[in-house]
Amino acid sequence: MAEPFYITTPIYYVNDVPHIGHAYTSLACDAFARFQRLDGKDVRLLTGTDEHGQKVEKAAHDRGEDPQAYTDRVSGRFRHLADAMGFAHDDFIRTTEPRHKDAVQALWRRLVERGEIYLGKYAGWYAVRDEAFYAEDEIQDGRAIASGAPVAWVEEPSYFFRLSAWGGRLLAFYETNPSFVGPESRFNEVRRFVEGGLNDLSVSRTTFGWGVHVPDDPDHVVYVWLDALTNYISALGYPDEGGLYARFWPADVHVVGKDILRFHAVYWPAFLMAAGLEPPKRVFAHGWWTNEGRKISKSLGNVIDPFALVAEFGLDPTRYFLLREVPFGNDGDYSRDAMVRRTNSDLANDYGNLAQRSLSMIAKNLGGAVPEPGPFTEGDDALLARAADLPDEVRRHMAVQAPHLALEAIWAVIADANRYVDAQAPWKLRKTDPARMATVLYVLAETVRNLAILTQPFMPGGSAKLLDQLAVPDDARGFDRLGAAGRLKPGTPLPAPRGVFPRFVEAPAGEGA
RNA sequence: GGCGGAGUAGCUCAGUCGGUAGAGCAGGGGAAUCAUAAUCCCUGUGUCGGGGGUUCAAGUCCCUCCUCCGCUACCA
Repeated sequence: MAEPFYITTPIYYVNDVPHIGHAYTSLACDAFARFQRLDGKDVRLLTGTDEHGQKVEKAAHDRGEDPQAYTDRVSGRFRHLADAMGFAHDDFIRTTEPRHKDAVQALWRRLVERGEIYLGKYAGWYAVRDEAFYAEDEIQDGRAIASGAPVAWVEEPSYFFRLSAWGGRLLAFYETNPSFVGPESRFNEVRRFVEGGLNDLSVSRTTFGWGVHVPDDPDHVVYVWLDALTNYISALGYPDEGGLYARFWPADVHVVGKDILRFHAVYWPAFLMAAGLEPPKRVFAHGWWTNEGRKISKSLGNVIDPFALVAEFGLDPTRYFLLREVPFGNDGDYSRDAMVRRTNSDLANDYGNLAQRSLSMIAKNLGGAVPEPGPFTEGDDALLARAADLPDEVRRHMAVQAPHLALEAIWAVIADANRYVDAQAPWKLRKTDPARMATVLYVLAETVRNLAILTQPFMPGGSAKLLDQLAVPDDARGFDRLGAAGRLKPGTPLPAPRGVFPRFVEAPAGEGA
């Protein structure tokens, strides 16, 4: 049976309008998932929406809408994003679904049974607008310094999770799982945070009602993080610990934005260990995008709309750019220049043109069928060997969420292949040594086949078109067909080649704005 | 404030156990003409943030200063 691979995006807060950050997280997960699928794993990719909390309750109320009707409506925006970006998730969890609420309550009961949750009292300065408590030194003149939101002294009964008791065990867990958090620098921050000592965590609220009710105490609603994080196992059928849960838990990796790393790397493993469940294997935190060098903010009005990006540049270029331009884990800058450069230079010139020049020579000179190769020369073998060595290198990078390095490695072979074309000059061989020309073109077609199989997780559209043009059947596109196992059959008729990664040309300026 | 990270070619960055620096892109020159005017080759004398120190030798270790960034608990 295939090895399981479970990967998750965070669940997105349904009140948000989908932006580049959501698209980026999901896109990376989609690429990782596609990669593992092609590599023969039994993959499960989960995404979804977080639909509870005071803000949602208020937003619905302001619109005179029932909260459930409201979330039903707005959670659709995230499904549309998934469709537009071509995300191939296996499940979409919503925290308002019965299966999720059941799981949260089951987990809660288990934590209570184990003495990990107790009833106490939460008191502090609370800002309704921010849905947050503030410390004395964070407020001034009755307002939160950071946000300016008015605060009021609030005391409410609250259930607490004994997080303070888990510091030592978390550190021990980090110690024995040195790859638990990536990138490494983030792991250091997490360790430092835990070493500083942990307080018990308030895990219920009585100030609003839109959430999962605490079992046997319906005045309380389970606080956001205990609710939200549980999605990763509720989607696997928890509390049923057989079935999907048995197969896919613990998750291979939770991919998150850097802003929510702590919840995933500290609270979540603590919750799970406290419940006697296994923590995930790894959490990877990626960075944020800036726009033309400037921080993205709603007030600046410079948000990057993923739908618009795809509409203008196309899905493959958008995916390629986001995964290639910046080391995954770092912050990155989007610029139109860089986007056009990657589209034209990398995709159209290097990759697309390599395929096009190879395939069109086959079409024009060899009757549009896979050439019959003669004996391979050293140069032929060298290029084929480069392609054959690629999968392991790419695997190494993808295993640690480094798609930029994976792509860089692939492009190194693309560059080799272009050099090979120039060195062999098949257009000259056409007159001097047609048999040799056929061999060269065979080596090229075979190299493009390997490249196209490997680029499927990143650019599913163009890669599929390339494989179509090489007449590679749908069931022969997995990584098990890389290298010698899947060699093209000489004589196989090929469809007429067409460019798959077109250059981006700016629309002529002048009219309109 | 505390803790951590970073400051290397115009831009983005690599630089393992210390031996006077590299890649990609951009720029300049040339070749070729199969191809999406794409490709290939050649071309980088940079005070390696400033200062001091250790060493035969430091971008690479130590000290110090400057600048930038991240984390510093219950908003996704």
